[in-house]
Amino acid sequence: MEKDGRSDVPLGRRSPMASTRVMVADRNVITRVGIRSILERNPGMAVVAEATSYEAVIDGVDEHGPDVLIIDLDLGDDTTRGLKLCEEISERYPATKILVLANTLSEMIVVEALRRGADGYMCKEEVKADELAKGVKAVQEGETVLGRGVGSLVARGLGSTKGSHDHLTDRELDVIRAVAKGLSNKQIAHEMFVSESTVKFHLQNSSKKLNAHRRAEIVHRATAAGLL
Amino acid sequence: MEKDGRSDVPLGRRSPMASTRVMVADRNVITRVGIRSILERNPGMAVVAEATSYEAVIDGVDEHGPDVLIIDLDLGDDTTRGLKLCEEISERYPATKILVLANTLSEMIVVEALRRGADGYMCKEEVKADELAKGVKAVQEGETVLGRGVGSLVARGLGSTKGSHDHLTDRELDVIRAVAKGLSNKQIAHEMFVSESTVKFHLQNSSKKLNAHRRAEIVHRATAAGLL
DNA sequence: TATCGACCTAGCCAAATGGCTAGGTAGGGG
DNA sequence: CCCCTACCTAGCCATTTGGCTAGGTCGATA
Repeated sequence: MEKDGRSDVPLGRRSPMASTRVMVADRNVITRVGIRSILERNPGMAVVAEATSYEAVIDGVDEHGPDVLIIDLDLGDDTTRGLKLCEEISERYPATKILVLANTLSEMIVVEALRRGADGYMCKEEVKADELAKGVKAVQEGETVLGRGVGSLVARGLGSTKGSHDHLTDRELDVIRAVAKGLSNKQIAHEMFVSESTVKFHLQNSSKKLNAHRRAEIVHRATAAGLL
Repeated sequence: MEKDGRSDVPLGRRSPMASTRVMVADRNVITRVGIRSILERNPGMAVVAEATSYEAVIDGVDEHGPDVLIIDLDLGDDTTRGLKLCEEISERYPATKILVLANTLSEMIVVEALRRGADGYMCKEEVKADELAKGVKAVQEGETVLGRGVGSLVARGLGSTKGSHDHLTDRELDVIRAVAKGLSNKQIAHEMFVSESTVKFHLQNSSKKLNAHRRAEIVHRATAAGLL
């Protein structure tokens, strides 16, 4: 069951003439069922597809052409793929609006998602039942929806121009992960087959990108941003 | 709506003769609705109460006397309160079984919850729909249920006796939070009105309890354990 | 009363870190 | 071809840290 990442629940044509056809992408069953129940309290709104993996999202959108895709960017172990997915969907299927429904609120992720074609961003923890349905309808109608707390976050984010393009490179992430494990620069250098200087170099760059000044803060911010 | 932390959805006596009366405590609407939908696919199983705050859990259990309480320990900004709640419920209402449904998998939290009277522990991300219902039924019948991945975690945890009683004190958590913000010991000392020595003292203790050797690792582990 | 846990303080020293400047290579895109 | 990015390396120096030993108070609990 769910071996290919597609949902086992038979659906699709349950409400073929629904005015708002929604697809839900989230690897958490409870969340998927919850969203479905909440949305289907509204007449004319129906969940026509589900997905639990990055691959399945594309397939589902392609097959069902939903009006709105509700997606948790964290569908695997690499949030970056979720961002890329936003870009791809919004380009290839402009008719499908994207509403990101995240677990955590990270300024970086929010602005990145919005830049890459997301039409809305809400936080699971904060959203209330009616807000979710309203949000879906709003993005369908072309509005950009920012859930509770998200708006202020973006406002702060737009102030600092440099806060936006702080993409950590692969190498930097490697180093940060090692730091999180409690390794010293020397140990990291050994583990990565580079010199200690290089490790310090990557950390210095990471510091600037994350606007942190201590390795503990780097780890904290990277974690909060869902990069770890 | 929900201003006192109690759910706005009228329920309670909807299925008075249900053989499994469940209460759900989670501050996430989507999750609450999802659990309800999943469980109520099973005849004889009904969600008779919901709660979104620590206070409301006690009230709800007292008022409805559910057979099973499904609870996310993180109902506020202090997971420790969730643990205390487990203890209190299991002592004062032994007829109500407790099934913890956590977001994250932390060895420390799992063993603590189990020690304090929880009858089961599952992880939202991992659980499948049928497993949830089965788990509820199992704990109701007196079994101890450990969801996917949880079992192995506990097994590892039982090996190291010292790993169990590593409760971080309030002060230690304060210091760790400050460290996560990137402050130096000196700055933390100033902020907390204590000497730098004291800060180092708390960090040394935290290190031992979390089995970490670097402040970055302390932050990481504390975060992973949901203590931050 | 004795004992314990949480809290606070001091000092020592080797090691690690942060912040900097100043270089190098290889690959991709304009 | 040049420029830009990611990557790699070196050295310097003040500061911070990790790890230790050795004290102290206070309140709760046995």
